[in-house]
Amino acid sequence: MAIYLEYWVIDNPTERAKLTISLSDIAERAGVSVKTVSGALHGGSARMSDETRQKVKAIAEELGYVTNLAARGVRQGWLPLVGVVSDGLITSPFATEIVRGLDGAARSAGMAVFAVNHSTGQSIGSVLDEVQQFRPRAVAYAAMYHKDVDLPGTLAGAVGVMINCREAAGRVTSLVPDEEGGAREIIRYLLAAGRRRIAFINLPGILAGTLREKGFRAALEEASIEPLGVFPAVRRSVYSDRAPSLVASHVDALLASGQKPDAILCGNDRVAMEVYAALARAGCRIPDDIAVASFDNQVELASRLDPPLTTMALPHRAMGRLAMEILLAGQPEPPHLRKLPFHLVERASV
Amino acid sequence: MAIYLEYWVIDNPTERAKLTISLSDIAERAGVSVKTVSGALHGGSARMSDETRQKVKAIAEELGYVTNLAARGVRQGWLPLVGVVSDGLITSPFATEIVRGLDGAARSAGMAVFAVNHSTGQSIGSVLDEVQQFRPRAVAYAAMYHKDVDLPGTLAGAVGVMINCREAAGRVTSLVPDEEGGAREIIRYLLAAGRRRIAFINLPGILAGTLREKGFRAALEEASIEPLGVFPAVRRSVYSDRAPSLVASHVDALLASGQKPDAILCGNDRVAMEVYAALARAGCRIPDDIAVASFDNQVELASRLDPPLTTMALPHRAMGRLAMEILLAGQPEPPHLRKLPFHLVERASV
DNA sequence: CTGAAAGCGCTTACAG
DNA sequence: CTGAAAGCGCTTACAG
Repeated sequence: MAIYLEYWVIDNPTERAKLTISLSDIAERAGVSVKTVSGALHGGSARMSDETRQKVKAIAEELGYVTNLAARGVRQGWLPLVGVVSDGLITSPFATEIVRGLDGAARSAGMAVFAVNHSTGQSIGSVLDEVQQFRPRAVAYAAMYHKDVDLPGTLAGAVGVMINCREAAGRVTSLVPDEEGGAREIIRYLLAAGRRRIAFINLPGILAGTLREKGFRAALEEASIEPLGVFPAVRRSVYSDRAPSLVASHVDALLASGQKPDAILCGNDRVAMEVYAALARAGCRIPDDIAVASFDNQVELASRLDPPLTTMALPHRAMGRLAMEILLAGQPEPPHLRKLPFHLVERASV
Repeated sequence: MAIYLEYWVIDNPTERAKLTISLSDIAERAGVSVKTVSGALHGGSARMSDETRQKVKAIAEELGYVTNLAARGVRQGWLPLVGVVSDGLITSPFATEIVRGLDGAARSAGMAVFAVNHSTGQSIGSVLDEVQQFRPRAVAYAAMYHKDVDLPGTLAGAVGVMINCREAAGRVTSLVPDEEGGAREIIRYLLAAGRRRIAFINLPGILAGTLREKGFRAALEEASIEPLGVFPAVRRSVYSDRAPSLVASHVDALLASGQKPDAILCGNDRVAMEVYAALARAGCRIPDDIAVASFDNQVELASRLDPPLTTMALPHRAMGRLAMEILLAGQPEPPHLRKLPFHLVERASV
């Protein structure tokens, strides 16, 4: 990966000069050793006279000294960076939340996050090597949607935590949304609102869908209520955004059936949007005739629907924050699977 | 910013050992000097016998050598990183597109992108210093929405390019969407579709809105057609997501007026969604009775509306890509403002 | 409390 | 074509 290009460079002389100031420049000016300067600026606990420390700090400030982390890094063996490898995560609207969670926790520890996309056709090993060249303090792996990920054996030791996915062999601590619990919670909420005839238009062919269906059935069984059925939102067994939607036809069929639902749970907010449209065409009012609830809390969408949509928010930010805490924690815990709770966002559709 | 925590460390012995292999380990094993190893692995043009080069490469491979960029960085004075400072960009759904553009171009040059959020209450100077500690090869500034940014004088030299914003004093090359041109293009498209009575429900109080209105009026004037009017989507003079929507009332008023529109241009896809709802209530068909078009192309939303929404996509990815090309280009051009074209996404609402 | 020196892992002149 | 040495800017034992 040799670099032979000519690059744009910082072209403000003052700004450039600032970045070439070194500890020895400060030491010379202050009449002390480099070690003393290092201690004064970076060594919080290094003992020295307060006078010396203040003097050194003043000179550093005056010269506009900016720490050179690369130099510190070569000494310590690592840079204060946390690498995030993702399977195209960066394209997802949820990515921002995960990264926000990571970033917030990282920065308070003086770390920066750099994300590297695992582009299709590239082996995960080679992406990881790319990341390791920077000698990051820790590495996380993040998935775009909740799934199982097979980490090659040799790499399991290189990744500190998995976000939004489960490491297949259980060798790496994995943080995932509690799909089953989330489904149970929203069903209990619908039951508490007096709804009894509940249908679920689910996302087929993905792990989240499977787990949510379990929660859906469990919560209804708990209340001794028969589910009105679970219907796939799209025809294809593997969920895809491009698959033709079956939502409208399911809604029409449900309305035409003897058992008209009084609540429809949706696999995500987009499905809910289609349900809204189908119900509007049929002249059904939300929530008076039929309550609608879903998963995702895509704010842009959910808050703008009429009525605003009640939906279970995914714990993306929390996963990011917790991931960073685990990475930066003193004592590594043994690998485990941690399910993080959804968060109910009450609006007006129930 | 001294770090005194204990961190999680890579706990796979093989993986950890890999990262401590240095050029001198390889040199020793190969019976050559460190310089030769460096040349063989990283110096594409360094002349040496093919035999030596192959032998060195084989040994590096065998030992699992991973380049230490921190060490190279301390020697060269910079790390192969590009810093992106943003004003909370990371929260925006468009951020991902900008970062994708940056990342793609960066990685083909062997660079990684690290984004640092400019949190509220933090001076831009201190964020920039935080970034400069990593001695990145270049720094970009990105804004969440199209606006003017005042860069303190001393910092103008530290930032190579502004993305989605204009540096107020014109000292830094700035990349922005061509709002005026985008508005002109969509209006021409509506005119070509035979629409003549066109209203614009615009986003008030933001730069994009002002510029789009100019384009809207210019394109209609060009065709000697009188605009049906420009209406603000929200009441507040400063645009905000929380401001109460005026969209429905504007639509109702337009429909009730003598001059019923045959097309409504919307400030963004969410406004369009509200227009859809208002038109549905009034029994108007899209596009038969009234065509609807907008700006943003929030795919999740636009493609799921019924009918799918025709909308102008913002050049976020292109801005990111071009920004990186400018940063990594050999010859820095003099600072200038570059307007990038929108892209018409034809769906079924016109 | 402070200094002089060694060393982190690279790359870059300088010699042969 | 290859080597030995110096040096990048830090931090960390080792001495005083």
